[in-house]
Amino acid sequence: MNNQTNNTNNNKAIKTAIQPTRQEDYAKWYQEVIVASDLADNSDVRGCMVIKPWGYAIWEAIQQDLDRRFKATGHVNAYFPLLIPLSYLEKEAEHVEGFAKECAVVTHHKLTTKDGKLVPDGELSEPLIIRPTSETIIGAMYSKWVKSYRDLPILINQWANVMRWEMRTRMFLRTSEFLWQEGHTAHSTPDEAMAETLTMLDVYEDFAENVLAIPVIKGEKPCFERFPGAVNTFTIEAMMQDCKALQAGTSHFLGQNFAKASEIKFLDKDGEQKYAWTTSWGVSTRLIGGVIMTHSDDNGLICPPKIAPQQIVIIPIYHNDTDKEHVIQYCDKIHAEVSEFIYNKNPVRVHIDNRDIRSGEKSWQWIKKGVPIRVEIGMRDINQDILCVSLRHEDVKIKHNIKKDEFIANAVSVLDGIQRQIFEKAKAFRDNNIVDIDDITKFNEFFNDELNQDRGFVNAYAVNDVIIEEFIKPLKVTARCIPLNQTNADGVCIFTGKKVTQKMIFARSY
RNA sequence: CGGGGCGUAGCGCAGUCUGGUUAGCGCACUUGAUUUGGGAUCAAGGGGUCGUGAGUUCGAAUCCCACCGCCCCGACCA
Repeated sequence: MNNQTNNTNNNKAIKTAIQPTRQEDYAKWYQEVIVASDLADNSDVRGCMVIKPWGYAIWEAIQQDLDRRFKATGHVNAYFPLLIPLSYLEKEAEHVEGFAKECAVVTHHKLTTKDGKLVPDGELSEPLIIRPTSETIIGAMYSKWVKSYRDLPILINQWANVMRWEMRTRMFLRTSEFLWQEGHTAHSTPDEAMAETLTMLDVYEDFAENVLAIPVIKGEKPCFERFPGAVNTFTIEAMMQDCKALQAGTSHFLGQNFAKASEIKFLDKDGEQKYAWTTSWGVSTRLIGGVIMTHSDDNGLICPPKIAPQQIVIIPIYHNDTDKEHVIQYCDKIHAEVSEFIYNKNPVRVHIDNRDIRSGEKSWQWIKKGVPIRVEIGMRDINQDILCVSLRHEDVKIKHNIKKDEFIANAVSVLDGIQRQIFEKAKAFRDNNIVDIDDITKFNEFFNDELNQDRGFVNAYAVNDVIIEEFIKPLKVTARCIPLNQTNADGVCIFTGKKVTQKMIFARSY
C-alpha cells in the first residue's frame, strides 16, 4: 500500500485528478467526480444524499432557467402537500401498480418512550404516503376547483421533493428523495392537452440542449414503458459517455384517466358534464447527473457555462503584502468590469479566490469543480497588461495570454463559445454511437458483452408491443423511445417480422 | 427480497488466519520554518468506545453467537 502511494506521488505529472479514470471504471469515476467537485455527499439516511452548495447552486440555475420557461408558456407555481392519503393512490389502478412498491408510509403521529427507547405511537386512522409524485393529490384539488369550461385550462407547476423507495440508489441519478418540478395541467379538450404535452417536451428539449448542452432525442416511450396511468409518455433521451441512455425528462398525456379517478369534471359550452384531459411533466435533480456524465473528464466536472455557479474564477498570484494589495485591487477591478456583462439573462458570475492557500492547489480545486474559465493574475501579467487564461474544456495544461481589455470585452462570447463547443462535442459523440440495425442477429451481436464493449444506441424497426421485451431483456437492453423525428419509410420489425412504420431507439440505460 | 463482499481516525487501508505491552500506515487537518506562476518540502502535533450487543479467555480488533449498516451483481426505477 505504501508503495502505491509513493508511485502516485512520483507520477504526479501524468496523474489525473480523478481516479479511477472513465476508462478504468466509469461508475467509480462518476462517484469520485461528485466528491471531488464538492457537488454532494452521502448522508446517513439510506439512499438520500446531501446536495452541497456547489451542487445546489447548479440546481438553482436549472430552476431559474426552467421556471422562466414555464412562466413564458403560461404556467404558474403552487405548492401541494408532501403527504398523500393512502386511499388517493388507490384511485388509479395502473398508478397503484407503478408506485405501491416504492412508497414510504407514515402510520403514526407521535413518539413515546418505552423501555428507554422512542417508539411510534398514535396510529393514524388512515396511513399517509410520502408523495412519489403528485397526480392524485393535485387531481383531488383540481376536482374542487373545476366546475365550468371557463375554469380551464389549469396550468400549474410545483417545485418539490418526492420520495421513491428505490432498491438501488446512485447520487443524482437515483436517490430515494429527490428534487424536481412537476407540472400538472387540466384542459377541456384532448387536442389542447396533447398540445400542452408536446409543448413542454419541446421546452425540455430546448433547455437540455441549449442550457445543459446535453443533446437529446425527443420521442415517445413504447407502450410498455409508459408512466403508470398515462395514455402517452414522451421523453427526452440522452447518451452518457459510457454510451448508456439516460431519461432526462418526461411529459405525459394522461387522457381522462386521472380526471376520472379524481372526478375532475366540468360543464362544457354544450351544457354537458365532461371529464377534463390532464397532463403531467417533470425533470429532476437527475439532470445534474446527466450533466456530469455528459461533459466531465478525468480531471473532474466540466460545467456548462450557463449553469456554472461561478463562470470565471480569478486566482491572484502574489509573494508579498505589497504585491498582494496591488494584485487584489487589480482583480477587483476586473471582477467589477466583467460582472457588468449579461450572459443568459444574468450578470456574468465572477469569483476572486483569495484564500490563503497555494495557487496550484486553488487551480486544481476549480478544475475539479468544473469552472469554465480560470484567470491567473500576478504582477508579471499586470505589468504586461495581459491575463493568463485557462479554459476548463481544453487540455488542462493550455494557458492563453490575452490582453486584459480584450478578455473583458470577449468574456461573454468566450463563455458562449464554450457552451456551444461542449454541446457539439457531446452531439458528435452521440451521433457516432448510434447505429441503424436491420436484423436481429446484428442486434444481438451489438449488445453482446464479449464482442462489443462500447455499445451505443441502436435505431431499428420494431413493433410497439410488449412482446419485444422477451428479445431485449436478456441483453439487459431497454426500448428507450420512438423518435418523433422519423426519417424512415415503412419497414419490418427486426424481432417479430411484423410491418411497422417507425424505428425505435434501444440501449442499455441508467 | 435472492447471490457475493465489507465494517479499524474525516477519507483510503494494514493488522484478524496463528488472541499478548501503549492499535499502525498514507492522504487530509493544526502549528512552525523554508518555499511559492500548475497538486511544495522538512519538523512537530491533534484526532480511535476497532459497526452494536452478548459470550469464551488471565487477556479479544483478532475466536464463537446474534443483530445492525454499507457496497457490488440481479428484480424495480425520474
